[in-house]
Amino acid sequence: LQELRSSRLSRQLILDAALSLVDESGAEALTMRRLAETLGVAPMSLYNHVRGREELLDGLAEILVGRIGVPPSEDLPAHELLRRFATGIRTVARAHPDAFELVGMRPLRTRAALRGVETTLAALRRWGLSEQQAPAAYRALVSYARGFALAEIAGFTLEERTRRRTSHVTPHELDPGEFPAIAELSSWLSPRVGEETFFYGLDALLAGLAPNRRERPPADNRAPAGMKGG
Amino acid sequence: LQELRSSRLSRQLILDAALSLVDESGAEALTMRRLAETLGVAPMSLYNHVRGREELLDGLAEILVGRIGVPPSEDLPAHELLRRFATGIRTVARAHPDAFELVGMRPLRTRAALRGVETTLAALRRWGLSEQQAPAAYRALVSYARGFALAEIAGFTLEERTRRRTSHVTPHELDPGEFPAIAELSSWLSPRVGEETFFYGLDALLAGLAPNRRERPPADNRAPAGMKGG
DNA sequence: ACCTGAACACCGTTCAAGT
DNA sequence: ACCTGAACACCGTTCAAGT
Repeated sequence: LQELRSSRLSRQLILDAALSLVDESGAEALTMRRLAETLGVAPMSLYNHVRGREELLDGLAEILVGRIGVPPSEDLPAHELLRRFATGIRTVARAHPDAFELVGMRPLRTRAALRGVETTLAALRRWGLSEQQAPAAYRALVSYARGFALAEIAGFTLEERTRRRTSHVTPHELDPGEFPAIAELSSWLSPRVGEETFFYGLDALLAGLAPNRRERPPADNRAPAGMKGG
Repeated sequence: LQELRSSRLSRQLILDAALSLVDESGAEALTMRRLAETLGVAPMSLYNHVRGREELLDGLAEILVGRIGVPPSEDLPAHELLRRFATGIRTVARAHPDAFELVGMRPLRTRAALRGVETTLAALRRWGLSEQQAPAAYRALVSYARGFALAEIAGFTLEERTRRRTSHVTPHELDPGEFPAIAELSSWLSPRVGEETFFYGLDALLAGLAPNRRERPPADNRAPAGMKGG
């Protein structure tokens, strides 16, 4: 929370400060006014570099996808690249949980973001998926990784609230005896178990998406179509 | 936006009004003050039935999970019940996109919510998963379904913004020639393609989670563990 | 027990003025 | 081009007062 106005204001400076602010003080601290204060600047100065709060949040999302980083080399085995891609999403989410919760679902059309998409799509094609399957598989991987990460984060904050007795989540509180599986379900929040759980689902998804599985209809019939059987 | 104060205020009345308000006017319209106005009541009256805005949002989440509904009969084939469970999540999300975006990730400990969890876990056990696998598979299904639904919703609102030229999402705008796969990736937002894409991933996930797949280590070695190979 | 008006400490953003 | 103070139209919530 120190004034770190290194000289002049810039979009990049503002976004970095925004991420730090959220990391240190939580999502509800990210206010144009408090952010300006953090930078030692009048609130209105921010508007010279950022259109408004919405664009600020989009910028924050940009920073987060930048932090994911493209897997180091494109000549990794496709399966491994895909696994790292999904894992990278969850890793940033755990590094910046409040920021990820705030903007993790915003779709971006930055050149950088799109380059990442292209890399992953290429890996899916290289893996053996058809032109129609690859985008659907991409959506599946991203949906799973972000959904898992967000659920973890929400779980953390729920644990927080119940730990502090701040929880008035619902009219009825949890009766631990009544629902035996609940202990199992919340133990996943420990970093160790959470990681295992993440990879359990991720590897299941990858296995199910893998080309040339014998139950799958031939790859190039039509657009991605559902399969009925188990 | 009519005053529908049928007589007395109640928590249920408030929550219903909140959902209607969000459905009709978007998430940013859900304000204690505007909600009170909708109900023909002073803002402070709400606080007699709801602890504050946070609890109001939790209540909204409750309503949404209530709308998912437990699959009709427990003696459906397990695979089918699981498929309907995940599909139900996306269906409410599409019915109440703004509300779902607002509260769709809140973990609930309502008795009703927990009953739903138990039903799904039971189906996973019935399907053949071990006591350790079932909760991990549950997390995977929920992660995928919610992640997919939220991405769809965010995609809608991005399309909206770009259509209206309101989009200052990023510094660089999209060059359609530069990233050939982008057309493919946004076509999934049409309801038809979106549905196919959803089931493509869901069925892959279910196939990967299915018990007794031959590449899977025996079910009851240890806690859910990742598998390495493709 | 439920409802309320006034007030407090905040918001994001517009606008006109400064440099 | 960049920064700013004052002002506007909002927020959620506390508190004391009403019934």
